[in-house]
Amino acid sequence: MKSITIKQAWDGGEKCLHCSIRNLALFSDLQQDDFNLLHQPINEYMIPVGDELYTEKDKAHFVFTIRSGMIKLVHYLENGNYRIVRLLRPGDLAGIEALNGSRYLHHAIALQNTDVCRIPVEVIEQLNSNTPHLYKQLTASWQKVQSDADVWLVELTVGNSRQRVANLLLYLDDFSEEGSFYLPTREDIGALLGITTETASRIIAEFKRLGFLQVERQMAKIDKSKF
Amino acid sequence: MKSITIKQAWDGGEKCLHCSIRNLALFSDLQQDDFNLLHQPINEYMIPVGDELYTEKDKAHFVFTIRSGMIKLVHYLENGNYRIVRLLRPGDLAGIEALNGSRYLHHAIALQNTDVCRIPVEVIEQLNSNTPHLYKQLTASWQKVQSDADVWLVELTVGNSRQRVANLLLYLDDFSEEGSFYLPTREDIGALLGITTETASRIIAEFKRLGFLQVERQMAKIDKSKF
DNA sequence: ATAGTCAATTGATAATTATCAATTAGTTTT
DNA sequence: AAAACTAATTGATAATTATCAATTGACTAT
Repeated sequence: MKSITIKQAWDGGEKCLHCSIRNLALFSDLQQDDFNLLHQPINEYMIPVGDELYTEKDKAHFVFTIRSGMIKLVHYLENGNYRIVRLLRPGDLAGIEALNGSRYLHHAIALQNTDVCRIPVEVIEQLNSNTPHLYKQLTASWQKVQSDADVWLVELTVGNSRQRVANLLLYLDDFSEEGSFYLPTREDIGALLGITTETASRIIAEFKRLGFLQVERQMAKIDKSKF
Repeated sequence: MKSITIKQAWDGGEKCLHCSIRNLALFSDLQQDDFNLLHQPINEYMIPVGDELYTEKDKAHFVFTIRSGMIKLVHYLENGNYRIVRLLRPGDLAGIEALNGSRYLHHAIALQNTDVCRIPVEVIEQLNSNTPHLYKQLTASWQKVQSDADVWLVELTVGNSRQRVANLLLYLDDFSEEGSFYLPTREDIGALLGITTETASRIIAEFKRLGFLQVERQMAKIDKSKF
């Protein structure tokens, strides 16, 4: 197991203030002064492909913001199979259930090398009781979790396998600006859509044959007009 | 269209204080004094079967607590079909996305006659900025939305139709204390599980034949040991 | 470069589910 | 109670997907 690397140590919020994804994330409304309230470090880490950010039923002490890469939230079934419950991309929050004092609800595993900022729960509680600037973003974050879950349910569980794979590809394509995106393994595609690995593979192969999809290494481009 | 009936007019929070489902709902941590902060009425309504509590894309001004009955959250597809995204039961909050200033994300339709309390968003914002007692319940509510969505995804989209119907029946059975529960129409079961009405009907009929399930009117009992 | 390993693909077949069509049961209206 | 609806059930068949098995391709570590 590769070890999680600290990428950037805490500098007292200076970096948070100028963070490039700040407007996507939790702290976008905070003012200069608010950062002086932070008494615990917010460190930045790199999670290598395949590593766990956290494990289901761990005591949840931290919320994470995703800065780059992709995280899958996984739930293991009794029969050894697994279901991917959601994908998290830059700007999303992981482990938001920590705010509730509960344990983590999923396994969070990096699909790509992923940079995250690790925020202690106490920091959020501290901020929330001392400035009015966090509440709105917090509500917005929860709401995003809800609407993501709904979109997921509606787009990825409706229609036959071919339609679901097509919807997944469009969803993944939305993630990335550069026109190409990380294509999960066929097993993960199966776990995302509730179909078998073989069915996922057949459909992806078919899309490639038809020229709807080009894959190189694990990166994919789609021809949106074909879907 | 039947009209929504006001069941109980606002009495300044007296009723909230002694509400029997208070410990399930949003206001469980509030103190006597906190209720004096409420300057807008929280009324109680009865929504008859089939009526809409709210409509997708309506401006969201109210959050609702479900006191009795059952609500389905529905998303209509382009092809005229629909998908039920979640079921809400007593103690659940409906329309929590109102707190975010957004529009409602679903159609909320009563499956049974349903009693709700209608809480203006301003009341929640008012309380939240004047007492520390609401924040925790609010976070807990959001978290419940998340974990409900996950349970839904894991239990109702995994396995073949028979397993999914069985899981749904177990899920519905959990709802009710009296050992019998409202059984949705076959069409709604289909929309809940992403299967056709006919498949839902075949499986329900089979369960009845096998003695796993008894149905009278729309109320059902199951023999849990058979699943 | 080569062997070894794991992921992806493909084939053949069985099982499941959708679709179309008809019939039966249950409710509501007259 | 009879008529009119609507929901539920069932049948026959086509389409989709899972399952089991084998092969091919891609990548890693010597």
